Amino acid sequence: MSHSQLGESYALTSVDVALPPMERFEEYLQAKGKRITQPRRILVEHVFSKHEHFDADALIEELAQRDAGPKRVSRPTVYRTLNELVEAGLLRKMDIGGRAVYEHDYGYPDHDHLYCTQCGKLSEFHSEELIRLRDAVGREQGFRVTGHKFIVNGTCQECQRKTRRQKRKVDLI
Amino acid sequence: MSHSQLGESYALTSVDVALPPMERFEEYLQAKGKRITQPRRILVEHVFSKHEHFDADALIEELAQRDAGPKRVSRPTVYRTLNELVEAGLLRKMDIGGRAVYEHDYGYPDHDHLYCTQCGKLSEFHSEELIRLRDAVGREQGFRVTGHKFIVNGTCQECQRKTRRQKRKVDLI
DNA sequence: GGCTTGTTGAGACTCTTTCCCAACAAGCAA
DNA sequence: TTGCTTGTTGGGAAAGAGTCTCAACAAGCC
Repeated sequence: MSHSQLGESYALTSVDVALPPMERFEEYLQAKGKRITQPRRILVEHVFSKHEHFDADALIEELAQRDAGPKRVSRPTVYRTLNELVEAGLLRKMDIGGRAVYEHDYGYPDHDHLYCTQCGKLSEFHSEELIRLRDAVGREQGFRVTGHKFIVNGTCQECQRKTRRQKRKVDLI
Repeated sequence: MSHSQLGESYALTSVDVALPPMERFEEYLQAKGKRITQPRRILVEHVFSKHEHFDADALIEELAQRDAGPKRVSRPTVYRTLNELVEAGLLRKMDIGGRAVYEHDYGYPDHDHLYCTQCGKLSEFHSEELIRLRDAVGREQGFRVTGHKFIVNGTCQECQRKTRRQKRKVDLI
């Protein structure tokens, strides 16, 4: 397996990390007395070869397409491995409209999301102020904060333009 | 049906609203050309008789217990009506760990949640600053904000105490 | 190379939510 | 009030996401 390939493509958008994802995962598996198997390798390599958000179903589909023959990974294994990757801190899981969506966590800067309710696109932003606010609220309420989920709903720029165009057409009638 | 009874119990924790929930819902139904039926009345009355968070299953259960005979409401109707109540702006729906949870929206002040990952308890807080921050982020990104979901995860005070007790016991061994 | 034991994959299963459709009941009109 | 039209209900089946079971398999150790 080529670590360097994975490492390099990953480095494009990553903050500094000591190890490429697969090696990081191997550490985790070793620490837990779990085995480094072929399916786990295939899945991690695939997941970290690109940066989009994805869900389990899409992943199952893609793995089926890409490696139709011997390298396919079964559905239970996809779900199992995704959970392990979340446990290991390599992926982050969130649910958007009752559906589980995953994204890179390891080596990727902390951020929150803007969710366009029209086209479903997720975009990202980061705010230190939000973290400060969150921790302040926790302190006030005697709550030990370990994390948060913040999703801003609305309409993205592109969909706003579309809607305006639509509206203009209607106005002409 | 007694509006005043519903209205009074509701007023205890509400901000000012023009109408009790059932009347507000009737307006919505009328506007949509929908009918004011017995099941819808029973459900709304039950849901707005208390202020806790709840899920569809608990509601089905409670309605079955409370009105075993003719006044029970079927499962499909519970789901259908919950969706209508969300549409009408009377309830807010959120998913916590992939599970749909509902809470009062109409006449209830805006707030966000602290979620204890140990006992599952939800508590509430409000922050104007968060709203400002949210809108500022939206403006920056050319995103038209319509709402948000903010859940702070962690451990509530009670569970922190429990964990400490547990820990002390272990230390004694 | 052999052996132990964690892992995989097929398929069944669970859980939540929705769909289908025949029986029913709002609400309007006469 | 009665009758009629049409939206609504409830039972059961079905869909969709995710998990469980278990026999066959393959890491990793000796």
